[in-house]
Amino acid sequence: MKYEFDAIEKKWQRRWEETKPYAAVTGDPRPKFYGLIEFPYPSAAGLHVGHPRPFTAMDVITRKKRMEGYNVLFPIGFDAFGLPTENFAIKNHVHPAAVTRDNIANFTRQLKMLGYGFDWDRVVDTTDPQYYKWTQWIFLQLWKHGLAYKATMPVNWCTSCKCVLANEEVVEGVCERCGSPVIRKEKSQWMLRITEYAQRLVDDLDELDFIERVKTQQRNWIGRSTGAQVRFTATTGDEITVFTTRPDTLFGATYMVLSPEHELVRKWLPTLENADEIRAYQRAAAAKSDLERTELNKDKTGVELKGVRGVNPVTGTEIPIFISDYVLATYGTGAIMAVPGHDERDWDFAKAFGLPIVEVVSGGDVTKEAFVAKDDSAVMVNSGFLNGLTVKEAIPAMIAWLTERGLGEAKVNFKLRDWVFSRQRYWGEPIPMVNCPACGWVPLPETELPLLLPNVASYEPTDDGESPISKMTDWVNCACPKCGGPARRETDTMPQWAGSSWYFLRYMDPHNDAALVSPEAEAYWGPVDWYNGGMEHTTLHLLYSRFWHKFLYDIGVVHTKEPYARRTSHGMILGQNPVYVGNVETEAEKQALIEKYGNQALRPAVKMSKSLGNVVNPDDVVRAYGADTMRLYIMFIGDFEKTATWSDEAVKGSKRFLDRCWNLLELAKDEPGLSPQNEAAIHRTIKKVTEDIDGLKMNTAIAALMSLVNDFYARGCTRADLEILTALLSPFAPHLAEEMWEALGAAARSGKMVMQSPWPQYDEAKMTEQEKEIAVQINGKLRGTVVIPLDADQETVVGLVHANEKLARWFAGMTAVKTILVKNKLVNFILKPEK
RNA sequence: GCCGGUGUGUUGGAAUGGUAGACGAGGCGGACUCAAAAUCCGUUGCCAGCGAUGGCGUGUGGGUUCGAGUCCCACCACCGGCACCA
Repeated sequence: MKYEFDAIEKKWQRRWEETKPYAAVTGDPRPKFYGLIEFPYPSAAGLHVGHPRPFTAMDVITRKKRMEGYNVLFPIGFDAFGLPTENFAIKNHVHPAAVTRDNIANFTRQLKMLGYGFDWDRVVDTTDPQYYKWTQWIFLQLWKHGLAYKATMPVNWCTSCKCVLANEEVVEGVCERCGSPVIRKEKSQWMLRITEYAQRLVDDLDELDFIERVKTQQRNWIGRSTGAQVRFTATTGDEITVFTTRPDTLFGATYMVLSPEHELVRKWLPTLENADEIRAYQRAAAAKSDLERTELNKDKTGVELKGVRGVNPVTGTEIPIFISDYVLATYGTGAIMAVPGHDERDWDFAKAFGLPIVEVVSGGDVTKEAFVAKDDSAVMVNSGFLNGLTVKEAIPAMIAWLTERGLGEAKVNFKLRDWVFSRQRYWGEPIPMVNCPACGWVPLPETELPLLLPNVASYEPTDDGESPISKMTDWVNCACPKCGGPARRETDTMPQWAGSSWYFLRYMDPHNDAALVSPEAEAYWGPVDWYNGGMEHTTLHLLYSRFWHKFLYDIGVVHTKEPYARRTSHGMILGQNPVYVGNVETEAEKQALIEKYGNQALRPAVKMSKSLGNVVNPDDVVRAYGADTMRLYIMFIGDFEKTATWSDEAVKGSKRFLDRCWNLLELAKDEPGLSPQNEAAIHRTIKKVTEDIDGLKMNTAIAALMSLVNDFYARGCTRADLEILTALLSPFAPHLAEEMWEALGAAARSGKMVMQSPWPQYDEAKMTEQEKEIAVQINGKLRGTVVIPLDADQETVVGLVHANEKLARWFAGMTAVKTILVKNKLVNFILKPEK
């Protein structure tokens, strides 16, 4: 009987569709388990092989949990708003909603084809008005609590998407999505006060079971620094507040620098001697892209403000004030005190402009380079009342001194900035706000939600930076909800990250019309027990959704401070590199490849891309080998957390293994009970597979199953042996396992499918054979092995070693000065020549 | 520059301080076959040797230990994130 994967997979998928064994039951007395994967963006290209890795892993985990008696929630949905769909719609002259519908249908087909145990009755779609009604509702709550505001400020503007971007969406100066340059543009934008939550977003990480690199990356991004705010005065009488992490070095502050955009510069400008020069510098700085301002511009530039000076509050000395683009308008107060002796950037600037450099911390040579004390036990000099103190002592001493005199105070600053929340595009959630000439910004009443996206003739973004909806005058013009007068709707839409910031809550209660989630459902299912997703979302989706969740906690919608109890992450699947230099023989061919493709030619594996033609389509793999092989291979491919390279050859190994499992049906003996020769191996395998799935080590779990099958071939097996194997295999290859379970008669006997049956249990006492082969070392070097009875004592082991001819000869003319026995593992003899 | 990670056969990768290379892929040999595919059995780190066997082996150099891929110190290479954040 051949393993007909195609027929078997279709048969069980139909059966699951009919009987819905995956349904999650809210309020069920069993313990709950909520396993979550990042819902996909339904692109026109369909599922690529990157998706099945995290999806299959969580499917394996939740299938096992179900067999262990948990009430499992394993949902799926679609994060369907976004630019690619909109661009596709523009290009092909179809409505984005129609594009979305088709793409979701295709994704659904593919996900079902792979046999995932999703609860299909809980599907969410962020573009469904019944869904985005609640996204808009959350926005209104943020507004009510003062966490949403509209402000005009320099924002990141993608020149190709013609749209603003959040800081999180700018990667190395270019647009995260399309790679086009990002420039600064002054625009009025909706903002969310994520900075209000910065402290909690950092602190609460400590309690979470997130992989460490996620925590560090978020901490880095939020960028907390502790220091002081210090008020300097200007000769004009104005106050200049600066932030510093090194208040101890205040005596060494020999000049000040303001960012070119600083408001005091604007105020002073008319009175300054070199106003034209300053304006020119401001214009030049404004025109620079982020990339130019950082990467390409390490040389310090700036202009002194002639006609105004600052006063160092601790020395009383007048010091010059500069503007320079190395001081960022958006961090701290946009102004710094410069201590060239102990800050590299200030040192560079002081050198370039011939400014005095004063040493205030001893231990370096400030004439050669800035001395940035690495340990805080360095001693203060040239610093009045701080002289003789260590840096560690001087910091609080200076803060106390400043506080007493009202000149400053301790202050914590964050790199994190408020979240730019509007986008000048069509395919997103409308922001439910109305601008009234009389009342200002007025929120839409909750009863009018959802505010539907209007149908427009053209989705093209406009060059003037307005959303396509702005041309829909009969939608835009409306009555003010407050005074009834003529008003205009907000025409920008929300960013893609809006819908995904709370979707995991909607899964708990997806059809609720009255609330985004009922308190009962939320209390039962929250928080997510295990969330697996990509590292690329660490400072985007993962951070945003933690922020929204904390807000929902504050207003009593959810009962936990954090949305996710555990977070893991998978590595990317790379494709074989068709232009790798290792693929060709001659030096000339290698050179040609390097010339044509550059560094890319030096890597054996690269990101899959259409242009290289190395994209693997899951449809093709399933057609050729079946879904179970695809699932098994993607789990076996390597360490889950690391990148892995797809290999068409290696897939065959997984198929071969499933064939071998199937063929055991005919070889298994119809004898009752586990076979004695396999019992220990079976118990060991149960333990290994159980623990490895929990530890996300799917590759070694599968290796253990392969070993067991090899044992069955070598030593024979019974149908009872095979039932255990089938149960252990079922999370990985569910279709094949159901078919085997049925063929073994287990389904008829219990009236249950394997996925509804209990997970096999192991017995530690039955895990070892009565005999063990142990290593024998002489002076730490392996010289042979010897078979011993289980738990044999040293005397017995030594006896057996001496009885072994090959080993015994090492002892000739030697005395054992020491013998180390590691029970059931190894014995090591330390030998010395006899005297 | 800062933070995090990774270096193991031809190859993907395994190894609570205790027989390095499990389990796959590929290679080689054999059985079955008219033949091929599939399947099954055996073999496969490197060097020397007909062989038993011996020597060498986890990026480099030291150290701790009876024993180190694993722990400590100092390097090197690569990957990822952040980066003029005061």
